[in-house]
Amino acid sequence: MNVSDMIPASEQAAELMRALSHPQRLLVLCALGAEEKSVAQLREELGIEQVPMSQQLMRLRADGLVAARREGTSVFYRIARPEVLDVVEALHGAFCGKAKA
Amino acid sequence: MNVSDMIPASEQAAELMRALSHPQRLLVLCALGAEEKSVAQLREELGIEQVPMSQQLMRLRADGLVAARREGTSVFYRIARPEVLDVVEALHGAFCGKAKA
DNA sequence: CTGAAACATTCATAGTATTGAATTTAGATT
DNA sequence: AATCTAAATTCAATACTATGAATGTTTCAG
Repeated sequence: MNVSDMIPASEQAAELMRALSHPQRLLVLCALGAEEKSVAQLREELGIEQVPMSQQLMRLRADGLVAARREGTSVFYRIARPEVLDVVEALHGAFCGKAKA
Repeated sequence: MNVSDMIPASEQAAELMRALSHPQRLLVLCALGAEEKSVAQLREELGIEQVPMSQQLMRLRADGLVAARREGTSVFYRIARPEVLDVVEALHGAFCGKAKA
């Protein structure tokens, strides 16, 4: 890992960290890791109320980390930048024991 | 990677993301990855002024991510929680090409 | 003790983020 | 059209973060 490589990237990388710096957003990305899910599914799985959930999803969408697809009255979200999962997995390893998968 | 594992850890993990959500802090951790360094060394390597550097180091120390050791008038910092480096490396991979080391 | 070097701290201000409450839009159903 | 459900938006209050300017502390040299 090279520091001088990181210097020009540090601004963008820090932005990503800011996007991940909320428990609910982190959990959403974690839950979307494997497969796309509807807002309702995410709410049930994570126990998050409607308004906050929508707010966090909007933020993640604005930051380009997730993408949405509508199907009837439901909206399905999916990860838009897979490399984000590497970071989430590193966190999982750090906080939930070292299993990498 | 398991979502229910992450639910109780999400608060702590988000805190870590907040700690990393500043370009200078990110670079400091990156630069301390391999070895401990003095404040002066860090300043020179990263091109950061005295006060901001001290402020970021204080913040990282308050968050428990680095530890300090004094030697004469110099203070040397080192990574206090190695698992942080996994996250930094994931970032490096995401933003600087896929090399993991 | 005095001064210089290396770090740390304080303070004020401006910018961002979080949260809850209320409201609104979009699509489906009757 | 009326209405129900799912999701999105707005708004206001509060709290957090970043930044620069000024100042304080610790250690060593003389």
